[in-house]
Amino acid sequence: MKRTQGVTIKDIARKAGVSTATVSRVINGDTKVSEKTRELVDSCLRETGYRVNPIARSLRSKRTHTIGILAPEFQNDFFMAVAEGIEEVLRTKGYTTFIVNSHEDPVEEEARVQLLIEKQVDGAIIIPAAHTGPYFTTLRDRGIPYVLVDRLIEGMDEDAVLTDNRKGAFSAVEACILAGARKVAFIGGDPALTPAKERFEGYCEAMSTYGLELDDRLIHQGDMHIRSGYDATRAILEQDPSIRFLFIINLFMRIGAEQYLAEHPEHGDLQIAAFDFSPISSLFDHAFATVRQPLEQIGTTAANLLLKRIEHADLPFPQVCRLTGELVMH
Amino acid sequence: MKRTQGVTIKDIARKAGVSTATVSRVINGDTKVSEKTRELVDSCLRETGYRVNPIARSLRSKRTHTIGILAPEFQNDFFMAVAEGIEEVLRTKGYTTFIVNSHEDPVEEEARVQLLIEKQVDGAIIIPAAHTGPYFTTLRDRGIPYVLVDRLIEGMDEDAVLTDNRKGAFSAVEACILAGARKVAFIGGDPALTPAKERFEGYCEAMSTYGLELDDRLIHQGDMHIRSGYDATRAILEQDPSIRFLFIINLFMRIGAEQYLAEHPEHGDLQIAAFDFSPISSLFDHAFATVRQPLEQIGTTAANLLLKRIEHADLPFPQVCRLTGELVMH
DNA sequence: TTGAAAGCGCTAACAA
DNA sequence: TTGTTAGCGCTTTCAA
Repeated sequence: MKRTQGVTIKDIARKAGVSTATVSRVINGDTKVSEKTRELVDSCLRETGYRVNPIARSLRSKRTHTIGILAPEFQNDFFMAVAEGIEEVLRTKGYTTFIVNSHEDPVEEEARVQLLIEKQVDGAIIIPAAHTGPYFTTLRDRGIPYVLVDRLIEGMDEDAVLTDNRKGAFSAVEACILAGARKVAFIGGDPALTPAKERFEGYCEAMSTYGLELDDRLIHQGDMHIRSGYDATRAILEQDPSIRFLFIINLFMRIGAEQYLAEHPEHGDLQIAAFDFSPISSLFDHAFATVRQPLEQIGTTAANLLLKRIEHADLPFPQVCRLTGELVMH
Repeated sequence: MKRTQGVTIKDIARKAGVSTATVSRVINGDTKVSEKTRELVDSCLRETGYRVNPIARSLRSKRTHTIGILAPEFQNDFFMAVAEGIEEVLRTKGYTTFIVNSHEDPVEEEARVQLLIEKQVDGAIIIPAAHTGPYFTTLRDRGIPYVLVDRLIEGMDEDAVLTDNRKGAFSAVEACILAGARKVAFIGGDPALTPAKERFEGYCEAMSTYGLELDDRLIHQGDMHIRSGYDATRAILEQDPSIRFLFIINLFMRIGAEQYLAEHPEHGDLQIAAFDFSPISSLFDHAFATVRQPLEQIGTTAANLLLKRIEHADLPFPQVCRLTGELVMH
């Protein structure tokens, strides 16, 4: 079973009685072709069902019309929602996207960056696995533009698109306070990571704006996974069973919190505000408010920004776009 | 900012004082090279940090070492879990995977198949968007092997890997019966789609095995999405409020059911058995049992099967692998 | 064991 | 407006 290249521009050239250069021009919409020749070639193209060979084209032109998306995880609706937004924009602009997985691991991430370089992508959109990533600059060194999403890289000024985390956190915590909270416990994450850091800042800001004190015993740090949400919730409630409001910075830790609460019905009146809207948000027994990030919009914004970089549009550098999330009350 | 190809085999050849053919042989592990030459060339390769240009290689060799995954949706942990399994296997075998999205739409799916052909993938793994897909044969016509996942295509005998849906459904319904159910209501999907059809069969089989009658009024068909689970649950409970057990064939409809039940606390003792395990499965108020599909294993199995086809291993055709799920009790 | 040479299918100077 | 031509970087006969 061997792969056969179908019709080539050579075949078309012969059939139409023109040179391959002319065929190439027609295919690429070059204007310097007479109407007559264009029509002739076009009809041959159609008749034969010609399809360009992008590999040959890329070898010659040094452009692949391919964009790499580097994500830390596939089994994550949030990243995939961003990916869908990206893909939608790029596809309509004639680019193919191709998603690779860093498994939240900087070592793998570096290998994937190499892969993108090898595959000669025209650009990349990266959701960093960590707060550093010195190897990203190898992309720039090769002239491959890229845009960061969700997380910023320490000490590097890069194009980036992310949720306005401070504002989102502020509004969620504010909602708790307006609902009567005097104390709001907090479950956050590693402050080296942009979203965790900024959401904590938003929390602090809301508390201080309303004249409430921060209490270190009610501020816990998890690792964004389910188990740590469970553990932190227990720690908080054992510390102070009178807590009525809890702000959690992502969905997975919130699930952990709900698991703990399901086992401890004595905290039935605890209300949870959290980041990350999902179809199940309203089902949680303790759902109070949820910050819905504009994920698809983050994707489309990142894609459009990248396209501008690829086309060398005259934009100041770097561009950091913060998109506002929506607070959903339950 | 222009893309620069770094070191080429020409450079290496010059540096090592050999021909490009020899360099190519060394790179590709050809045995017909003297130990001495190999070492010489190898050291030049290392010193210069040479990297092959896969585009040039593909143009010549007609192989891309790229596998396409065609999925109906990105924001779906189940498909993505399969994709991770696939990717893991293929990566270690030196293949790059590239995922494209059909958006559950046969028209888009056909376009994506064309894309895979254009990209000259060496093979494809397809989660079909529907129960037909005449265009898949164009892959075979081109000599591109493929493996179906999750859904079979009507009237076509193809390599495929999927959960043993009948057995999974049987065990879930059986668990309900053993827990005392005399009636088990059913929420399924379009029987043209393999999983819906087979899960219904498993349901029927369990009922008849235990001498229970099927009651058409308790058998509803949804579209696999949340809303239809909500609607079907209401219909069933309005029909027969005494129902104590409900079997639902996927997670999303189950979420819909839970939403309905959250609004109708009078059905507090209803127990739900369902397909699709998730971290939130245990959180549902009505969780009774869940069938956990071996998703990663489906991915790895599909990838290995595909690799065998690519290497023209002598396998009977077609291969249909059914992997057994696990019943999780809550 | 090694090298010379011919392309893979396409694009892009440069000429005409 | 069109054609000629020279590759892109690599693999792979074929000969030596």
